Parts: sequence; structure tokens; C-alpha cells
Amino acid sequence: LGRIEQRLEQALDGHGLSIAQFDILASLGFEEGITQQELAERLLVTKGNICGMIDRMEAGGWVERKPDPEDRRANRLFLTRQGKMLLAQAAPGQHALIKQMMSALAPGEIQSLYQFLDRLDEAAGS
Amino acid sequence: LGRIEQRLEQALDGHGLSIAQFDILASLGFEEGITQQELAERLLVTKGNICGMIDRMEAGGWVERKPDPEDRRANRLFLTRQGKMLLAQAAPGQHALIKQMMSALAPGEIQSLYQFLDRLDEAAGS
DNA sequence: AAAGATTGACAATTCAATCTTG
DNA sequence: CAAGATTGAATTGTCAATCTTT
Repeated sequence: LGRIEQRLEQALDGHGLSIAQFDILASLGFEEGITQQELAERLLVTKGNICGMIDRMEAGGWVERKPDPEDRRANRLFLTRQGKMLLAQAAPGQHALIKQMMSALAPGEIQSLYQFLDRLDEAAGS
Repeated sequence: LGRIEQRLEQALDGHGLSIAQFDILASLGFEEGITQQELAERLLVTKGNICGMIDRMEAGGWVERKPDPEDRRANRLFLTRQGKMLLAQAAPGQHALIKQMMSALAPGEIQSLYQFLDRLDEAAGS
């Protein structure tokens, strides 16, 4: 399974992005203005991890923390114009790659694959 | 797929082992006396990673570096008695878990699953 | 006290550079 | 020079502790 990740990684490398960074850009592209805590839940990582990731990506000029006007504890996260441009450039390649790799399986096979993985995951949760 | 790894991780946690450490113990249990470079190839990680892992595991008293008598550049890796005991304690639980999770699929389904994953991996390698 | 964020210490990983030996 | 190992910096991740705000 490593080659799949490697391929996605390699495609992002041309844009100067890691997979983790792309995931954050894509998440914020889908719903802007969420808090760091919410982003951590979406991506199934810890608050501490998100905090560090956002630190670097804010320094890189791709995302912005804006104070929540109604809760002074919280930051709301937004893409900068640069971040939106970068996402627009990188996302099509990722989607194309996934589509291309998925085309190695027939639609019914994809469904079976997901079902098998779900059942394995289910068996693990006990 | 995260729950599967989590479950294996959790079972190892009781023995004070991480998955990466267990992989090294299991590798050396299977073929002792290999070099760090060889171990890196088996586990598909870098020499630098193995070097650090062995540093910590040697400090923990689980593995030993012994100088290769015929090539003064190389270290040969061995399990200590403690390492062998730890592996003997931890391995059955891992095997049982994998067997249990795999039992969620019929034999033919397992074969199909591997075939699908192989084909995805194949499609990625281009 | 609980929630949101930050920080610090550590593990595991990569890569590039270096040192020693062959 | 190439091979084996080590080291240093960087990223991504965890967890626990802390600080501010609710």
C-alpha cells in the first residue's frame, strides 16, 4: 500500500506540499472558519498536531488564524488567497490520480473492497 | 483502517512495545545476525531510521550490536535474552489479533482483498 | 471545572552530509 | 569511489501540562 501514498506524495511535491498540508488545505477549502479543535476532529489528529501544522502553514502564508469574535479562546481558520490558489492547483492532480488508480478495479470490485475493509475495521473495534 | 493499527498498537502497549519496535524484534527473531542495512531493506525504511531505533532498543536491553569480524564497517544485530523473552510474550497476541480480525472475511474474500490491493498498488506504480 | 489553544518532550520517519573501512 | 553506519535538521505525530477564557 505504500506505493499509492508515495504517488500522491510525489504529485504534491511539485507544489511544495506534503499530504498532511494538502489535507488541511482541502479541509478548509470545504468548510472555512472552523476552529482548530474542529479541524483536529475532521482529520483524526490531536489538537497539538494541528497547532503545529497551522503554525508552519500560517508562516508559509497559506492559512490564517482569525480570533473568534464571540469566544476569545478560539481561533477561526481561513485560507489566504495564496492558499486557495495552491489548493486549486494541487487538487485536480490528486483527484486525477485517485481516479486513475481506482480505474484498476471494476465498480463492483471497488464496492467489495470497501465492504471488506469496513468488515475488517469492524472486527478490530472490540 | 486506523482502528486495525490501533488495536495492534494497544495490544503491544501492555508489553511496553511500539509497532515499529515489534517489527524489529520479529525480524531479528526470524533471522538474527543481519546488518542494519539489511534490516532497513527488510522493513522498507532508511538506514538512519534503523540506526535510531537500534540505539533506543539497545539502550532498552532488547537488542545487541556485535561488530562483524570480517568487515569492520558492519554491525551484526542480535536479540538479547530479554529481547527473545519479550518477543515470545508479545508475538502470540499479535498473531491472535490478526487471525481474529481476518476471521471477519471468508477465505475467498481475503484472497479477493489482497488481489484488489495488489491491483491498486500496481496501478500506482507508473 | 471544562473548552480552546499552546507548549515541551519524545517517537518515528525522511533526507543529506559525514566518517570510517573496503 | 562505494558501502556501512552515524549524525543533524526537519516534518508529522503522540501525550501531558499549562494558560486563558467560558
